[in-house]
Amino acid sequence: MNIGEASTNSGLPAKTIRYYEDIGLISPDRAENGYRDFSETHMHKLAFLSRARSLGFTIEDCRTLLSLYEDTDRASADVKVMAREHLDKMAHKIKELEAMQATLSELVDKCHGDERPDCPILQGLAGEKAGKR
Amino acid sequence: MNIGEASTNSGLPAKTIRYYEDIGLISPDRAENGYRDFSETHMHKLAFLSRARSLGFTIEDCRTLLSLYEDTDRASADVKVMAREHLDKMAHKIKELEAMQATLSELVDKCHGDERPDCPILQGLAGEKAGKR
DNA sequence: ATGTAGGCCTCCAGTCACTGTAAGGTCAAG
DNA sequence: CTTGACCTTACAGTGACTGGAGGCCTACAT
Repeated sequence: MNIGEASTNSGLPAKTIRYYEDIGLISPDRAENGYRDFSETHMHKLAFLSRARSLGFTIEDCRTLLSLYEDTDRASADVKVMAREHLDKMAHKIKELEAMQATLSELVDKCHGDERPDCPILQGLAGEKAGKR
Repeated sequence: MNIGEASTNSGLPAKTIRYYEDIGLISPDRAENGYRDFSETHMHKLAFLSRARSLGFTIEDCRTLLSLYEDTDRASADVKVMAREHLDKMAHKIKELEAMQATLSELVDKCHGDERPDCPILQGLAGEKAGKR
């Protein structure tokens, strides 16, 4: 299977698949004309990578997950630990975003948003009120 | 005021302040020895930038916000529009993260996490269940 | 006067995960 | 035989810094 079809099937851009090969995440065969040739196994890996990335795992996480995926003897506990750590990171990021959101909506609520020049949002950013860090 | 003090007062790393000068966000004076010299006005701008960045505005957003901040005639509506757009983006990102979180915790819950090798998390990533995209 | 410690300077490279672009080879159809 | 779609590599750019090298400048102790 050529890279175009592999791209369509996996949902990953061809560029991304080539990049994954560059960094050693996947090693497709080569046809005589030099084109990459993806087997079913490769397609499974691409699908795996696509899902793991869409869940926010980093490339290095994916490398580890792939090796765990291929090691049929590994303990499921190893995977669970990684997944939990990742969940913690996500929870943390969500909290951060929510805090930003809260601060900014407070400022937005205070702003009348009309033709007049005085603006509580800019005042807030300038430090007259609110503002973390 | 030298960059070290400016860094301490604004909470921004000196490297970051130099970077902001590089990209034209701020233009401190220079002392005779070549050192940057930050006035009160510059310090206000740095504080402004620090807060805007901590609320997740991009550098380009900050550039716009700063110019609005300096234009005492602008309508507050202009600022409010930007802020609202940014809030929308944040809300969107939070939703995305929550969706990832939900999918992954479902998988984590199913995983017994012991010495046995079969792992619902990896199975899920491989596509046997769940998985977006 | 000298040593040394720290702060400051510039410039270049690296981060992460791609994405865009250029310049060219290959293949199937008309 | 040419067109156009598809494939190849290699290099540069993204955002927002961050790290490091190599070299002045300043302050203070000896």
